[in-house]
Order: sequence, then C-alpha cells, then structure tokens
Amino acid sequence: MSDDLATRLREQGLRLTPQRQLILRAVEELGHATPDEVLAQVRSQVSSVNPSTVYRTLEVLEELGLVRHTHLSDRAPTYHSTTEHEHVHVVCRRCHAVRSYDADAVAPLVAALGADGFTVDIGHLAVFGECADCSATAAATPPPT
Amino acid sequence: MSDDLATRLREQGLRLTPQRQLILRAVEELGHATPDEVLAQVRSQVSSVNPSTVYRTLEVLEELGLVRHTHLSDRAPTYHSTTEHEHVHVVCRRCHAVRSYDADAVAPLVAALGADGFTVDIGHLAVFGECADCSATAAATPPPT
DNA sequence: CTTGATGCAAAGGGTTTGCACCATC
DNA sequence: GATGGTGCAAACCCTTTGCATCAAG
Repeated sequence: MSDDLATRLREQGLRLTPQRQLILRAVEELGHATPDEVLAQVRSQVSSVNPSTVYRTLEVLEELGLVRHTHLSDRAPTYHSTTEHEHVHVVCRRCHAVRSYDADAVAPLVAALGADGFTVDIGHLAVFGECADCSATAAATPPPT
Repeated sequence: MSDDLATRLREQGLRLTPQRQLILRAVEELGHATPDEVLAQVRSQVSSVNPSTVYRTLEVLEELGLVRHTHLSDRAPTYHSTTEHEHVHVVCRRCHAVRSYDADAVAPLVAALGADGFTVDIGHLAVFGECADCSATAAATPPPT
C-alpha cells in the first residue's frame, strides 16, 4: 500500500513525503472521511499538518487513483481508499445512515448508459432517499435537506 | 402552476409573495439553475430581489414539493421544477455535458434498494462519468475533479 | 542544488443568520 | 394589526491561492 504510494508518486515525478503517507493512512483508517476529519486524524498522530496540505494531498492521491471522493451530504465531500471494493453509497436523508452496496447493484444502470458510450464512475455515486427504519418511524416528519 | 403555489402555501399557513412567484417561475424557465442563476433571472425581470430570499424561497419551494435540487458539479446545486418528468442526471466530468435519462433507467436499482425498504430519491440522483465523445477524443487527458 | 512540497495567511465562493422593517392575510 | 417575509450586512463553512521557506531526490 504505502509501497504503492511511493511507486505511483515516483512514476509522476512527485515526491514521497511524511504528510502524504500520513494522509493516505488516515483515509484508509477512517473509511469515509471529510478533509477536516482527515486533518484531525493526522493531527492526532503527528503535531503539525496544514489544512491546505490535506486538500492538496487528497487531490494528488485521487489523481494517482489511491483514493476517491463522493458526496454524502450537502456539505464537505468524503474520501475513501480505493483498496476497498468498488461500491455505491446509499444515504438516508433522515437519519444520515450510509450503507454501501456492491457495484453490481447498479450493473443494469451501468449497462444502459454504457450502451450510449457513457462510462459510469461507480465509486462517486451516492444514492439519496429514505431508509426502511425512517419510513416506518417518521411517518409525518418533514425531510431535512 | 402558480395556482399550485398559492394553494400549497396556504395549506402550510405560508404567504404568497411576488418574490416566491418570480423565483418559482424562474426555475421553471431555466430548467436547471443554481441559486445564483435564479437570482439573475429574477432580477432580469424585476429589480430588487435579495440572494437570501432566493435561498430561503428555494428551500420553501422544495419543502412544498414544487422544485427539487441535485448536484451536477462540486459547486452550487441546481434546482429544477417538479413539473418536469422525473429524471436522472448523467454528467460528463470532462465536458460537463448533462443528459437526462428517464427514471426507468434506474428502475432495477430502485427495485433492488426497495427490496431493503429503501426509497430512492430519483430526482436527486446524479451519475458522473465520461461520455462517449470524451472517451474517444481525450484519450490521455487527466480528468478534472 | 533543483524543483516540488509545505505552512501560513489572506482571499474566495457559496450559504446562513440576526435583526429591523415591510406586507400579506 | 399580527405574524410571516424580505433586505441588508455580517458571519460562516469549506476551499483555494500566493508566496516564502523547506526538504526530497
């Protein structure tokens, strides 16, 4: 993994730095995390890392294909490691629960768009709606967002 | 339509104002528009409307079920009228082209999640990826965002 | 020792909020 | 005329950028 990082960076003439290693590790540890959460996680281990470095590094890591981002809320995006299986995020608007579904849940969609030559970015997909629990419970509460 | 607005507002004990009518009309005219674009459109017809009013009104209109929003970029959300057929947005990351697909493109997905009791918010769905033209053309250009 | 990476601080886009005034019902 | 709506300005969150300094290769 961190080997991967070193290799891929070198391929692009980029440099391996402690920050980059720490940020990648933080994303892997956190599962799904916003830049802010990544920063906090890194700082919990090492003292000084700068927010701008987190933003810049997440961008680099995404270009290298080591992390991906998606939007699980109307706020900050969340990053996850590509070592996880490719998956689709399903988010309940009411309780904010996030479930991951295997990529083949969207296979028909991918196929349909593929017929038009469109390549779906599966990992970025976030499906919003209302989960079973909330549909049952909150019969008449106005949905947030 | 504007009848709908008046009715639904009244049902909630809310008031019908010129701003609300103008903003709803702007969304209908524009198809897909960010709050900023809605503001511009409204201002092109009437002089003074405030950005905060646009934000507040779009929120109200969405609660009333008259408009919906989705995220077609990493920037501002876009709003569209619910008088349009329910549709899914498909966005090319490279050329930013947006195509709408009929809701039944995601019928299998909706069914699969429905089996788990999850109700998909179809109108909010934005599928990112790369379109046919771009896949052909930009063979080796790094994808933005 | 060259060039890419970092930290810092300031600026930027987009959105929200508090409050006084205004207008719908 | 009571209460909800609007405008205005300030605050806010998240992110980007310019620049001087630092360090990986």
